[in-house]
Amino acid sequence: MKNLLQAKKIRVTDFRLAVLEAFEKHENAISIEVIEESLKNFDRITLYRTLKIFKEKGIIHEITMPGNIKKMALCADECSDHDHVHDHVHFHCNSCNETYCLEVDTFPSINLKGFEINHLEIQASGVCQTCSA
Amino acid sequence: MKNLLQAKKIRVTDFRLAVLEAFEKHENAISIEVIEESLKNFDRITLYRTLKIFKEKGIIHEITMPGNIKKMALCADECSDHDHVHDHVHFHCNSCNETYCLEVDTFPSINLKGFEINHLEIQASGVCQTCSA
DNA sequence: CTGTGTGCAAAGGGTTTGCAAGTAC
DNA sequence: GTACTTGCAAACCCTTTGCACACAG
Repeated sequence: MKNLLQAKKIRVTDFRLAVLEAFEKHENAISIEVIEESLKNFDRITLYRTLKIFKEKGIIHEITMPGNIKKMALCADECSDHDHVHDHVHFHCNSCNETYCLEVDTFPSINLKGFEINHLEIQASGVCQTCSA
Repeated sequence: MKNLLQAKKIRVTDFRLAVLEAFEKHENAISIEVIEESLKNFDRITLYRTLKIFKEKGIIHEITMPGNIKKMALCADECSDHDHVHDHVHFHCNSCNETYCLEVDTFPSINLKGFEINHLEIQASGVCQTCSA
């Protein structure tokens, strides 16, 4: 985890390590509330600032699902500053409220005549693997 | 416009007609600020309530693009209460900040093993037809 | 006339800003 | 030592709620 911060050229602090730990503890995307639960004696303002920096540095990415549901997840390695690359689908389960980042073999391509697509994001919702089993 | 409100079984008022007019004046999705500009002597609270009702009645739908950009657009005819059907792509132009609702001939389908997809939303961003010309 | 919509005031919640003290490097 | 980070307080903005009056049907 230290390496990740150093690679992104930001200082290594206890607080940042704790936030990173929260992300690595969970396999799926998590909400701010979940992060807060895993921190003890945290300061909410510092948390906001930390998350902002993480987003800017390409450490995490934010997912906004319909209904104003906000989650965050660790970026894949390819993400660099302000250049998030996500060839995956965001899936929100309406039953357990988990949000998954799913890798897709064949990422669908869309052709919009005259429109130059730089970024494509797919958000799906329904019932997840675990809940439908 | 009156018909639309009557069809959705909500009362016809000057305020609601004025809000509807704002939507019909613009071809693309619009933000709250744009609606406010087209209203004179408006009350922001009433506007929020009106938009909330419009959303619930399937008159408009809200689009949240990455970066917390919120826009709204008129629904297609198929939309009914709480059952929005949108076989279109939302495209945000980073140059002019317009958000388009684009109909697509072949809406891509995704198969996520074990995941039951009820709702699919595609958000693209880049440079629009007008700006790239 | 009855129930719904409107406008004002106030409250609520999440997020950002300013600044002094603390800490990484 | 210097520049960045943290923590606290306060401010800020968007949005919601409560209530009295106005209005559509």
